[in-house]
Amino acid sequence: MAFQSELEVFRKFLKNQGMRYTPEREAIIKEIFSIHDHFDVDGLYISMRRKGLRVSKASIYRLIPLLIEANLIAEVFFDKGQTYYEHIYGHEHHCHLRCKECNKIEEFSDPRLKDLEKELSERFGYKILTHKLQVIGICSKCQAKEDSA
Amino acid sequence: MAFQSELEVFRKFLKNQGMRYTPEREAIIKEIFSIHDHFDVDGLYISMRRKGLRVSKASIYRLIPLLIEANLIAEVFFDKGQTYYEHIYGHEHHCHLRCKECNKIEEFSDPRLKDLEKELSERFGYKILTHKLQVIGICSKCQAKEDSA
DNA sequence: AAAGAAATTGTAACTCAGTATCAATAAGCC
DNA sequence: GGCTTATTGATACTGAGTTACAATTTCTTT
Ligand SMILES: [Zn+2]
Ligand SMILES: [Zn+2]
Ligand SMILES: [Zn+2]
Ligand SMILES: [Zn+2]
Repeated sequence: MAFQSELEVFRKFLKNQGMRYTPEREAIIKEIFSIHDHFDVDGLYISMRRKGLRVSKASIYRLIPLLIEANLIAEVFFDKGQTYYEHIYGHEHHCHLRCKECNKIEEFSDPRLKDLEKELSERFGYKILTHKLQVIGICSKCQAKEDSA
Repeated sequence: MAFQSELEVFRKFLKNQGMRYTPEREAIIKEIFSIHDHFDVDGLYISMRRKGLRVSKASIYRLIPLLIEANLIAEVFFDKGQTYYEHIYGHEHHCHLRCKECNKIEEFSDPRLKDLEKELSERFGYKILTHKLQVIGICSKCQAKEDSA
């Protein structure tokens, strides 16, 4: 099957669920898929307002679980009261290495995690859906800062 | 060096920081280290009240970051507005396999994660502190429920 | 052991992400 | 177009976690 845009995928998802496609949902999704980075609700709302796109925060909060359900985005991590998301549709699954000091993030993927998933599935009888690996460390810049301090 | 109790470790930590050892802190720590499972602030508070141990929630909230700083406990995961913690002092590092439906948790550890940490450290120049791997799936009981539904 | 400086406590007020309510509006189907 | 029903935005609410502050307690110094 040909590659479908996020919007196409989502329209089909909505139809399947007897839900409606609205201009507000379209605006939010377009905004989300124009950001090629991790994002949070507040940042999204602010950048939409700046562009004169007026949707309520409630609509954003209401849309996010649908986009997750439709496998278009996923929660990445929760930090200091903020939940961050990222695109997953059309992206390779990857994990995150985060600097504890400056929150800089590196992405990586590793085939061993798939093997591990398989072994866990056999060992515990779970059907594995996904995994989230967060590696926490200190980036080279922050290490330098610490040494000189 | 001989094994030190959590209390001993924490008393030393407090002294180092110019902080004080109080009966409230002692009561909370004793309660935390009597629970051999993942715990959250609310559950801790309720079980202390049941035993007639009267400390305020604010004191619990104030103590937890100190216990984390002292490497006695760590945040495990955040789910539905609740933050869960577990002991780490004197425990092997492990990861979690969680059922998306019933939240049942299995613990496991895998030496490949240490290798991965080392490789990431070299590749990105980070000093690695720790990792948190959460595998999400459906446990066998919940699979059975889904099939019969 | 008493005094004094400084940290800690509990209470209550507050913050802020996320949710629920509801009347007005709009999408989708005939 | 007209009808049914989902969605919207405004607003009120919830609940975890934080903060301010006066009263209390720890710990050090003598
Ligand atoms: Zn850094
Ligand atoms: Zn990412
Ligand atoms: Zn289950
Ligand atoms: Zn655990």
